[in-house]
Amino acid sequence: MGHGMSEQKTPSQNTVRAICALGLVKGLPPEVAAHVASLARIDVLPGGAGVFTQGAVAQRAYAVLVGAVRIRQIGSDGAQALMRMIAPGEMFGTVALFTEGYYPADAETAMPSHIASWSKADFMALTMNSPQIAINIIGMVGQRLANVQNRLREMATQSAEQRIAHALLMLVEQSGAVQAGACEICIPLRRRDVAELAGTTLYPASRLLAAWEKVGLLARSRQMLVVRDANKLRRIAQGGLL
Amino acid sequence: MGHGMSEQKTPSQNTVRAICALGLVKGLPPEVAAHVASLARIDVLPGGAGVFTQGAVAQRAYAVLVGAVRIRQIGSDGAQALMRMIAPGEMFGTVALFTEGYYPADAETAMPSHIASWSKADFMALTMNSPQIAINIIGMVGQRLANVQNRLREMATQSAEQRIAHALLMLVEQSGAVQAGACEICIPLRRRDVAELAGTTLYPASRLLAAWEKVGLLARSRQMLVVRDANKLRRIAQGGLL
DNA sequence: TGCCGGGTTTGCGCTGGCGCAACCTTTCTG
DNA sequence: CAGAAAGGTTGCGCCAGCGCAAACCCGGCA
Repeated sequence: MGHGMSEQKTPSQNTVRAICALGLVKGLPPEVAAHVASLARIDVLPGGAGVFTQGAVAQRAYAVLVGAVRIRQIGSDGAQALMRMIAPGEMFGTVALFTEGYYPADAETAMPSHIASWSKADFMALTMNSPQIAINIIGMVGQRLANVQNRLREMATQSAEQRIAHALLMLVEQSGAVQAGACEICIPLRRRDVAELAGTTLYPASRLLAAWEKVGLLARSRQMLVVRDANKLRRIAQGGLL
Repeated sequence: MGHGMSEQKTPSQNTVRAICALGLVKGLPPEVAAHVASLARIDVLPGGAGVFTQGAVAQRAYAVLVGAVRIRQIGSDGAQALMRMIAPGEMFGTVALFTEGYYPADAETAMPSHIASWSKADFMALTMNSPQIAINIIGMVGQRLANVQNRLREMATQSAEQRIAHALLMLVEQSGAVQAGACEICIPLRRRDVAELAGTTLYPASRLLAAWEKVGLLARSRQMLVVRDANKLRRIAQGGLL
């Protein structure tokens, strides 16, 4: 958005199908879902493109159809934290429409992506007219709240190693493609991303990931991380250095 | 709840007024608010009483009318974290009704309290029938999400000192009674509570709070903390050890 | 009044994990 | 295909802040 290289389309066949699979329209009759899809704008963005900026007035709600988005928050002191990675089928930037009205974080594509979005007016109207949509939104936000609260607790009580393991497991759950016992995380991750997700810094994260690769617990294949032994990872996440 | 010493009432004059002031019914006509109040059950609980337990099936949504409630999460490894303190006028335990259906934390009164609650059936019906209530819920949950995300970032990037300062400022904002330039936090706080709120342990928290009391930044008056110099506290929260 | 128990303070030692700096590898670009 | 830029690795030193344990304070109760 606001990027010279972006392409804009109205919903096509495939994108309509993707939108109808969103949690947002779960439990709704197909014609309503189709209506929701018809209101969406589709942006085709290259990797590294900004979608919205922290502090900007919230004017649209977004969903990733293809690709991935990084949601990064930056504090008044300049310190950054990666709040979440968004995988296809997930929404982002929606909460700000219902609260104070400013996006609380930056959003940028982590790879070439197709992004659906709705104007604030349309989105609020949908919410007002369909209790089911409202409830779906509450469910989505609630899910994220639970997730963030868990991370908060882990942050306070667990070691960096455990938190990194948890972060990877979360990503697998979020966007894991199983293949021959291993799970590929279909989101491009830099060391720095993993570190910030786990609430640590580049150096410890790099060390640990490298060590895990050496042991065969992890592998890299064209920008993506592959978890070769999820159970072992789970054991690390739970028990520490067992 | 499930406690021998609890007393149960149907809404009285005062409690109805308190319920009508809840964020839940913001922007609704008085008769609807009154209807919401009429559906509520009121529990009068002593301090230290359990309201619900982590992992239990979520059957009611709650609000504090008088008193205070501690929301504490305990991890599979036994480590505890204090997710939030609930002050009068705030709701808790509502999200679980819309997600997987289990309370994600323990709730217990931190002092003698009046607790309003609604059955899941009533609460869902209210949400289905009034888009405004649904939107209010989204707003409340969204607010909390933003709050928790901020804490998460602080946790990752700031020192224990800064986090404790932030925790106190949050509590002041949440339940501060101004009196002659100082703010009393009207929630009983043990050292341990402050520590867990800030994501650290008893020892550092005790040291810091004691030091701040020595300097006159804080004071204690009958179980409550009083912030004598909020600006200085704010400076500590921002800049570190300036 | 003296005892008891939960909460709090504090001296001391220790270590997890952070930060720097230098170097290496891969990807992008002209 | 060469050069640049961005990302990743790693040896080393260091310190914030955690944990223990022992003492202390204070309110409730007999």
